[in-house]
Amino acid sequence: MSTSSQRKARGLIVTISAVSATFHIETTKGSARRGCLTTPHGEVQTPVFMPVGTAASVKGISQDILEDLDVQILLGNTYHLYLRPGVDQVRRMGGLHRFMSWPRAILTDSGGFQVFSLSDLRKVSEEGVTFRSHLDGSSHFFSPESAMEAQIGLGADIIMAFDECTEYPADPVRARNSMELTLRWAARSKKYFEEHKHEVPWEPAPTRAEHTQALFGIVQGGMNLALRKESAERTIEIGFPGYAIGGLSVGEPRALTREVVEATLEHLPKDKPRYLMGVGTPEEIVEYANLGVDMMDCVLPTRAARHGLLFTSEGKISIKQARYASDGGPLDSKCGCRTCTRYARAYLRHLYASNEILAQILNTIHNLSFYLDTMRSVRHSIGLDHGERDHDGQWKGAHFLSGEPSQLKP
RNA sequence: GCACAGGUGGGUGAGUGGUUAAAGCCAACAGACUGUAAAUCUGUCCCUCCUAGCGAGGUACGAAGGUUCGAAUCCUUCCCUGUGCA
Repeated sequence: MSTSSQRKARGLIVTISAVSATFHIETTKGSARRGCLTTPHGEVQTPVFMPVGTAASVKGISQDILEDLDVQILLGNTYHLYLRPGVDQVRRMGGLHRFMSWPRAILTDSGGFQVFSLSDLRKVSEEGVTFRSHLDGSSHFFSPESAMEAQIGLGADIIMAFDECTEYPADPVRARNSMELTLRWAARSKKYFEEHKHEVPWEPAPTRAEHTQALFGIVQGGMNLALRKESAERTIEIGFPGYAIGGLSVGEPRALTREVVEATLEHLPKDKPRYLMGVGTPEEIVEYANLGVDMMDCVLPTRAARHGLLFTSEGKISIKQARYASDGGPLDSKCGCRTCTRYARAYLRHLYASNEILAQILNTIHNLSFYLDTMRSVRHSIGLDHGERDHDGQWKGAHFLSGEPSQLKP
């Protein structure tokens, strides 16, 4: 592992001081950045795709395979883990990492997305959100403070401010009110976090002892660019070690998503990690990385896999289609994942059609592998990936392996 | 041979005189999925035609006849299946 000074010696930027996650930007290319986020549970090379493991599990795939796929950071969900198995339960088990046997980094979402996705089951007030549990109908109150308490208890490396994910469409008044609420909640989130951030259920590894949990702020503002700018500026004023763009992928046209992302990125600090929440397709994650997004997460690869939709170097494939019934070729001939190297399309279709659990497993392995490969290619196009420099910090291999970002596989 | 019980669209299975081309489920086929209430959801699913519509014809509830304005539904005969008794 190279040292911080060696990174600087390459003429590239910046170490964010902090008692939280540390973020180095190693190279830039256009707007895209190659960075390294150091957390109490290891480094995260950015731009990064983060698989979603809502209930302490990335559906359809086990942690050992995720490690083999070189997943660096997983998402978990506060709302779902709070309901089941319960934050205290996880804390008693030593925190989320130990509980789910995941040694690498974890980011938890605060439950803000559930304010949107479970809109029929909740009531929002200034103080917080009352959810009616989708599991048993019981009532649960979430506030910025309780969401922080829960996330500290779970012990994720990066935790998210409690926000209101604004629905689409939202008129300007509604979008502003929602944004203002999120800003007030952001300040409350930070205040509580600063007072309690040392109450995590784990001890950081000695080598990373200077790192603690990090709290990221979330920019809202609907699809209104002026509100996005204001939200960004005022969130930055509150001050976080990283910033997320939330409130997208909520049903708006994709062109609009891009417009909002691009406009919002302009107002986010260049030296802090920028996290675009809930995005996207393989094409989109490449596009947004090239715009300067450092972190993304999305349920699409895992959910689509379970529904028979597979992303390949030649585009999307619906493996359930009859045309694959006697297709003896690999799912994606350019993919080296264990699904593609071992099984034929005909077999994958059969597994899907027969409702075999293995279909979900193999499909999930492929889709995640494809996303991670895609992101790796992006990182290569900006600068070398981790593990590719010698002990003395010299780059191994060629520089800028993959050419222009636009030539990346989708 | 006798006695019961049955034969409905690819499968199962509702329907016992009138919006029934025939419920539901399954299968099949197609589509959707973007900080996960998702191993989910939606659509199509007898044939032909078009101005593509809660459109027009045709065919269909074991077979053939019959009753009726009208039959998957009632009657007759026949064929077949299951169970029991001989």
